Amino acid sequence: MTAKQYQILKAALQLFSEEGYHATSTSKVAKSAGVSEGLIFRHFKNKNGLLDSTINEIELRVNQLLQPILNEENPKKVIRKTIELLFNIDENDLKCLKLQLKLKWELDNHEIETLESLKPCLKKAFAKLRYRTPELETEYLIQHLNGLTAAIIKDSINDKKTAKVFLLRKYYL
Amino acid sequence: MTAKQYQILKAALQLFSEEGYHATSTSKVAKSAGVSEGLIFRHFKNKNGLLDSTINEIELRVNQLLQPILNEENPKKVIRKTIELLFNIDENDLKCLKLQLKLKWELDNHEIETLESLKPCLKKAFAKLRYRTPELETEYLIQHLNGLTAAIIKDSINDKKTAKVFLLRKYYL
DNA sequence: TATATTTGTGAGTGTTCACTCACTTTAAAT
DNA sequence: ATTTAAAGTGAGTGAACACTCACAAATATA
Repeated sequence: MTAKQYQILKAALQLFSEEGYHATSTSKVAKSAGVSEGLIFRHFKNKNGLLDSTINEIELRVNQLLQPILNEENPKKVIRKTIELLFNIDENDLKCLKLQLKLKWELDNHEIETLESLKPCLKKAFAKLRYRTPELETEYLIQHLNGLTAAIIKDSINDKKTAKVFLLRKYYL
Repeated sequence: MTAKQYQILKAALQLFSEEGYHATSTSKVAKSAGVSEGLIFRHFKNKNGLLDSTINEIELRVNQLLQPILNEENPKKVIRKTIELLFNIDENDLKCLKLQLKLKWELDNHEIETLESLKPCLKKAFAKLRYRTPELETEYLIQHLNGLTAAIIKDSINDKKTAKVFLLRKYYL
């Protein structure tokens, strides 16, 4: 990947996550990336190709974000790390989650499921902890975390520390 | 409101909730509503005016949906009705919730908060039931219901009955 | 160094967009 | 019945859109 190619991808990620896909024109992306508009089409074929590359990019980053949880064996720590992930997330990663959510709703792309890959891991953790229905418990937690993600993105949580402790207490952590 | 005005609003609601706001052109709305494109601008001034009217329309419908909960005095029934609402919702109302969610993310309109008006009601209910922190408990439940709403909209819940019972059990219902 | 390939440009292209306007039709008021 | 006003039409407008292409610059290969 050339430098300009990366600049385009970075600009697209930024603009798509701020304004949305359809509201972002290729000329805006080019201007923001400091390249000619034609270059976008040379490298990414068309606007949808740019979108695909952007989605791949954020998927990579989100997978990296989840890796420490997937590698965790201790079931309590799996749940703790999962919950704390969202409260400790940095600005750049949050931008990725925001873009995933925006695209999911703007494009009705329900394949994009940020926390989907955690499910087997959480199910195993709940099973180890002798929860009666690990499957349901996992779905329940993921549902909640999806709601929590939205709340964190729109910055509607007054006291994050208290919210985190409250949530951890629900799982005796 | 004339008949054609209502047709336009209905078509806009349908198309916006299917394709999103920016992906829906005014000519598409006109065609779908069976009117001339100019009529949209006579009645709603511009595309954004049509959007505003659409938002008002679904807000009205959603408020009607929540009314039975707001009128409920029994705290256990408040929580039960809140949870059951989402599982028993009909197709048209679900379309409204979907549009609210889509607009919230596509337009970064974080004022749109479907379940916001339930908060005082839920807080009172949790207080009556002697929950230690009714405020936090309310935020927690709303967060979860937001995640649940998304799951129901994208039809990702295999067994709704089981999911409902599971969720009700969390509140000893 | 000479040649071939890739990277990059910017002026264009046809199409679609939101929106206007002169006009006709319908309905209400006098 | 006549006037007035509102509802409705459809052709037209400039701007913005995604995308192309002939060409230039930079880089890799010989």
